[in-house]
Amino acid sequence: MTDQNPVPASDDLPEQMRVRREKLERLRAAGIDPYPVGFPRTTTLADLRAAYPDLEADHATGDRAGVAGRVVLSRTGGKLCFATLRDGTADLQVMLSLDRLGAESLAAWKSDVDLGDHVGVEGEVITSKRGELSIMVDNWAITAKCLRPLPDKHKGLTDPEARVRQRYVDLIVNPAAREMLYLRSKVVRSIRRTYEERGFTEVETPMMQPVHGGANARPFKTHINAYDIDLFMRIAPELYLKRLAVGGAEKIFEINRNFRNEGADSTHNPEFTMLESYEAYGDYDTQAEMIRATIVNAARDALGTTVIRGVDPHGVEHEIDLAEPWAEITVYGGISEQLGTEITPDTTVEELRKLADAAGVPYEKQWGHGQIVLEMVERLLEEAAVKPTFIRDYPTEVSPLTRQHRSNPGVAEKWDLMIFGTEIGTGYSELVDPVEQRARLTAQSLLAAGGDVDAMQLDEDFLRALEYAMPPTGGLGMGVDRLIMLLTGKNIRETVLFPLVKPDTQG
RNA sequence: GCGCCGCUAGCUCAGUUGGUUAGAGCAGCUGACUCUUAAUCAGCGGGUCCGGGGUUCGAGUCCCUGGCGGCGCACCA
Repeated sequence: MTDQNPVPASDDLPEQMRVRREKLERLRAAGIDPYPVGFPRTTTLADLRAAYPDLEADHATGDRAGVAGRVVLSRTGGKLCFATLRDGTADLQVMLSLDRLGAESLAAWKSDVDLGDHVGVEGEVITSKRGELSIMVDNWAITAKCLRPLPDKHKGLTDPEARVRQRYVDLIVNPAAREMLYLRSKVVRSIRRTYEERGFTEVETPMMQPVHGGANARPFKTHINAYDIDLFMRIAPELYLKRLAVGGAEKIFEINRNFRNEGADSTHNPEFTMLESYEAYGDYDTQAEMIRATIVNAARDALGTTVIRGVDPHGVEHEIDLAEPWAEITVYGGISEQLGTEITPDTTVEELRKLADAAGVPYEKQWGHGQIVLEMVERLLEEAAVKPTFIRDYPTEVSPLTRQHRSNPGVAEKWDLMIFGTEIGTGYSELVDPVEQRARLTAQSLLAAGGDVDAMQLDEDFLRALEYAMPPTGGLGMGVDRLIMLLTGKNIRETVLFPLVKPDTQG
């Protein structure tokens, strides 16, 4: 359950919260600050553990240390108490004995310190008789009193709703949640390293845009009071990054949030983190190599291995090695093979419908050639792409920002990268012909006028920029959340620290 | 958006065909214990059974309705 309401009158508090508040008042009345300004910490718990890797049992080092952390386990005895502290780096046992502390201090520990409190202790580094590295405490202080009880010390929080709504509690008690926080950081750092080593420059472009574009998706709308106009939260950074490419920024990348006003489920959060990059004089082949390097490096940097496990859309588990060569198939070649009948960009809609019917691929009456082919890709090729697979050369009519293929009319130089049957990223040889680009975007906005809410708006300033000439360019986009899901096998609500949840309306 | 399932103590969960005073473990409180590490032992407290309405002599349980969540489908390249 969650509790977003102000704390009710103390009479109405659950017993355990009431008891903790009473302890707080008792401390204050005794002149003890339950939230002091600090504590003289001499080492983190991980550093201390690393400094004493192999002590024998029942050993006193004579070394002194000051550590601080949250009490996550407590075992009190008559004259000897044990507690486990957790800081941002590790857990460590502390011991409090009558001999060292005296009756008053030991009694205060037992009566004042609760599970969840932050405490600082100073004492000698020892091992217990059972060999556990510990601090034998000579002085201690509460550094921050915890007013709410912790979840079950073994099972923690298991309710996925509670874990997301109260991520701070999840992070306190669930090691996997903490690991995910650091793993995500490692992945993002690794991506930056890969790009920076190749001479790319990181840029930031607008997330609030007067005209949204660069993808087919429903935007969030917002409003700026100063100008009294509506703005859109970006669905993609593409059109701004291309303005930079026009301006002469040859190798650029951006890692930032996109916002799409669509469903939220185990693979979609309304805001998600996207990598996009553009490289002058690159094309979709150089971009394929770039995304491969990015993903392989991320796996090595974050996991220490390129071997990952995951489940395909049918729930079958697979183990793959990302370091092996990645597959490449073409849209028309792959579909033709699956259908047993050759199709090309010239295949008529009537023929495609017959083939789709035969293969059990659903389509809608108003769909043209490109959309039916896209559906065939999804049904026939994507789910089967368990090992990393580039699906290449998409129908031009459904790739409005992509350059026509250099030798194969009717298709565009675009790939989608599939792993475990899920799309991880996409890459293009970018369309830089301003006349062609205007014609395609105009066609899109006509669709918009016809009621296609996902169709792009016409971004006149973007088209003007292209008219200044953008060099031949390759670009790619990759969902960072998707990559982390791929590497960890977790769903998006675990890889994102605070996925969007509906407000809790209880009370 | 549609369907199925769930919501009981701070946490994790039981709760029979509708039937006395809704239970357990952890956590809490009181006491015992100088080597525990899922510590142990004795005792004691703790409930808006998600909200609202209904059926019934009687509802945690059945019906209607609302909220939130999970899963599946659809949407979403």
